[in-house]
Amino acid sequence: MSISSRFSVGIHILTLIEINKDGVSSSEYLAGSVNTNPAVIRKIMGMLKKAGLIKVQPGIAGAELAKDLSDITLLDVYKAVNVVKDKELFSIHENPNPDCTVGRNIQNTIEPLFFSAQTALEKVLENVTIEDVVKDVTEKEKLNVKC
Amino acid sequence: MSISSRFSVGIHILTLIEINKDGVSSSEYLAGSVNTNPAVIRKIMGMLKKAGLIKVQPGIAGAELAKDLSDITLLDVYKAVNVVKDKELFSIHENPNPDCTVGRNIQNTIEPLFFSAQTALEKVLENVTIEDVVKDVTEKEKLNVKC
DNA sequence: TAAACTTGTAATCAAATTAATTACATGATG
DNA sequence: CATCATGTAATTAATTTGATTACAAGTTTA
Repeated sequence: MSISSRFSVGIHILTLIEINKDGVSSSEYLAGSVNTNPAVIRKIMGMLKKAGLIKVQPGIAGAELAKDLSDITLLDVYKAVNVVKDKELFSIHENPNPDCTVGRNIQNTIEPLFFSAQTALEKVLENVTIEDVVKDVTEKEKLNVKC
Repeated sequence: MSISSRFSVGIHILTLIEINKDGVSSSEYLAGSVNTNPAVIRKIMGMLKKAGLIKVQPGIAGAELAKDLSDITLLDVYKAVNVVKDKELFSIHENPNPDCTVGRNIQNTIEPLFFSAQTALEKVLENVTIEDVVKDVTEKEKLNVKC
């Protein structure tokens, strides 16, 4: 299993909207960079819009960031694209046998453990912003040009 | 998406083997507590065995822990049951457009970020042992009995 | 030794999820 | 009105999961 690439595509979209801020970031344009179908991009754009991260309007070409670069964290994107339900990064087997000590209690024991692992992951995502990503991408770009 | 319940079932199995250490933990017995098919348990037992966490022998009923309770971490189980490939908790979209600044660099920018989030999660799992789980389960059991 | 029981493992199946694709309603604009 | 955009639904193939059945091979015991 793997967390859907909608997440990385979401990051890609926001990053490109910023880097292309003087141009028009239509779904077709973004799809060209991500290398996928424009409808896939529009679907994700809809999620980002719903989460208040971008501004898009039906009929009008192009998306813009709805917040400051440094106010959008990877956690915002992660939650926006809905790759993982709240508290459910890990799934726990259902209906363990209630007639067994372990079966009776295992879910309640495991749940908070899984939750704190999930939270640790989310904290890391919360500490990275799209601004960081944009900077790193442009940084790497400079290095590439030298080669 | 969600991380396979093989993980929580693996924890359940190890915990029950310990709590039932005076009895025989056959795949059928374990399956009865987890509430699933014995073949599912045997498959997971095979993974736990391969990872050196339990001892099982063909033809001989019952599994035993192969290490001390306090030497088995949840991370050991997590890796044993193979729910997530190394470095691949998050998937990154493939073949972004190399003719675009973002497309060219996004993968290399994102990968270490995802990796550190994944590592943070694993660190939490590494700090919890089966001993902790066993203690918590028995603790909760005592509380239940009072009701 | 034969019967009974176990683990190990492969094959099959339905259900769920993903990303890609097609299609089309609706909005905006020259 | 023609053109192009977004929004969204439906369909598809591929992948993964957990359940199930089946059976080979090892062990025990009557």
